[in-house]
Amino acid sequence: MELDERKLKILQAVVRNYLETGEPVGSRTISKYTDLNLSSATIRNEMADLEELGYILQPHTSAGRIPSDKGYRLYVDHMMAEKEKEVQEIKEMLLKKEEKMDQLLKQTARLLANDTNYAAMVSAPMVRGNKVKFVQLSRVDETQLVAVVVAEGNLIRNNMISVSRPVDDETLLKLNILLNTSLNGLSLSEINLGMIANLKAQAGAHEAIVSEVIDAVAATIGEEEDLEIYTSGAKNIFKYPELSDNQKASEIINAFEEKNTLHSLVHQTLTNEESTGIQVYIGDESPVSTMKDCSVVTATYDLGEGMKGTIGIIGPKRMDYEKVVDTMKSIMKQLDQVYK
Amino acid sequence: MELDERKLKILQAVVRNYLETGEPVGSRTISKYTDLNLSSATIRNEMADLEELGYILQPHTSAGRIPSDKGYRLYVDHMMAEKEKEVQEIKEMLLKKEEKMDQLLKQTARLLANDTNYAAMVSAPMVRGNKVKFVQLSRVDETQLVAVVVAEGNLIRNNMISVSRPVDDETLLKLNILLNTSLNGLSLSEINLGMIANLKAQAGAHEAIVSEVIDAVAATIGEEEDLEIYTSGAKNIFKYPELSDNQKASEIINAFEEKNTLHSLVHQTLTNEESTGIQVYIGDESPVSTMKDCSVVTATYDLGEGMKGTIGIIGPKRMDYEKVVDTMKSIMKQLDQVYK
DNA sequence: TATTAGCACTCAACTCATTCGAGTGCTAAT
DNA sequence: ATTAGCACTCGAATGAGTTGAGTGCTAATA
Repeated sequence: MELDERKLKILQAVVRNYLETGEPVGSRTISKYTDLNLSSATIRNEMADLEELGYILQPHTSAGRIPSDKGYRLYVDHMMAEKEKEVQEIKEMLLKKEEKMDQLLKQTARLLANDTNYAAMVSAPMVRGNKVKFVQLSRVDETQLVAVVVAEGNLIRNNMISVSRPVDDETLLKLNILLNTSLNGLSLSEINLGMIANLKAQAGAHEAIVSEVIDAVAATIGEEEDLEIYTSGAKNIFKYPELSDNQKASEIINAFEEKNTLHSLVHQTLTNEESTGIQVYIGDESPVSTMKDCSVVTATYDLGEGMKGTIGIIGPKRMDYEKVVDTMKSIMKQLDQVYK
Repeated sequence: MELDERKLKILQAVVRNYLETGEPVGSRTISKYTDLNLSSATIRNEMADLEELGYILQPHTSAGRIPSDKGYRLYVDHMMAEKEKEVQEIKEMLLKKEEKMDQLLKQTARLLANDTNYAAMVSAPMVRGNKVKFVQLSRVDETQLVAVVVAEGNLIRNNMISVSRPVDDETLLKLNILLNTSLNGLSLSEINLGMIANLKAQAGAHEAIVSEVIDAVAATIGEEEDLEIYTSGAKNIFKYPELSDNQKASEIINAFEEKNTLHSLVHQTLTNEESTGIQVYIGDESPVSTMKDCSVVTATYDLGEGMKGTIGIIGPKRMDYEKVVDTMKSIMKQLDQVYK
């Protein structure tokens, strides 16, 4: 048995209807809802087939049908109409270019959540591959230095360095020159242990203090990315009864608060990137088990200069996929342009 | 009618019992629970009095009694036993002094939440009154400068400054000297508009570029504190049925995600500080209406050098106040010592 | 042969009455 | 002043009955 045109239409109707109402949908409804002009009986026969094929299922014997994960998948892959939708507010919002990156991302998350009525997340861009533009070491007082590193994309990192013995002006100057000439133009990931050893050698091993400082600078530069993630609209999950029983809500909320789960999502998305850049995980397909009752839509944005990040929407399986994908596309377009 | 010794004991028993079970507590229970050796009938009479006095109330005619806000208040103020409790893990945790402040605070929040089974928040310390130790302006490339400001407590702020025309070395040097001599030792809040105007005058008004740079530095220094708040254990509210219906849970979760509400809490706490430093808000007493069905316990920690922050616990009214206050005291002690 | 009308059947959800029991207030006895 | 005892209240749990949306199957129809 194969999926003919009519079965597809019926499946589509089931999905659409279920997305709207959240209730299992019966044969009579479909019979009226579609333009097929078939009686409910015929629809029933077709639906029995669709169930056998695994595209829809019955929550209990005398209920209507709801789409299975497989059914959603088919819908998402082949049956979503392309809609041109205005997301005016987003443009207005993003185009006024919040000066602070974190503000911008937070704002973006809030926007995504408000616009879709699902929970949203936005990861800060990862800067792997970013190149060092500027390094400076300055003395704050007798025993403390501050190291400032500026990378492409105007990413600034700094660190206080405590030294056991004061560093004199001349040494400081030498160090600055050394650091700048050696590190400039290198990407953060290129600065590895060998590099550091090399630097130390150049600085002269007899100066223990220099070694100490270089270690600190290396730590500053190589500092483990802690991948900030901004979330918004967690409360939206309460709008969908199928997610808001205590057990499930608790899990999802927790995932949103302790961000680890979301980290996996981000990594998954970044490594997994497809042509369109938008990925849809339905139920069990999701890379994180906490989300097995949800659908997750993620996408990658690209600020240029190797700075890539992820935005995502988490909602019920009966998510309005078209709207979400639309919104995400629109936001990505805006984000991509922010720093052009 | 006054509260005699016996009424107090009964009230205490009601509160204790309700804290444990979350169920309205009846006269018979009390009669057995306490060492008063009174029959349930007597207890009933006393409870009727207590109800009239407003310390307890009945959810419905034939149910037991639960403490009113007023009852909780009396309990918290006068009847909590001082317990010496070990919070060993906390010591171990905090004493190993996470190098990064934000890691430490996040960890603290997580600890509070885990230890108490309520939702926890920790605000980053506010630095009002903190003094500038060091200011430096460096050139990154032709059109971009980076301003670095270090304040007491080794709080570092920095900002990129784009200039329309390149700044030459000499000007940069002059600016650095000017900035350091004028700003050093001032508290961040002392650097106001007048101060800035003064600086500009000294820099010489004919140099438009200088003015531009000073504005940017001022912005860096005076940068609006955005008061980072770390939260943990939001999921814990699902453990208490009286908070986990959709409506309430949604509100609380939202307050935890969009941090504004918590900001009010922090400000309230910092201005309102009492002798003990620990404040308990029960139900409607809470400064934020979102928390009207909860109890909120807050406290102030002090890292010295004018750096103060807030920790807080949000849970149901039937919160184990003794444990919470204990835990908070312990954590505060640890926090206070971290930077001594 | 594909479609449909019709019918018996299923089952969650709702209603309604009943029971149960924890709790109360009151009164009379101690 | 305390208590035993009793009638009373009322939410919660139970269970029977009803409803209605939905199904599968079969026989009639186009």
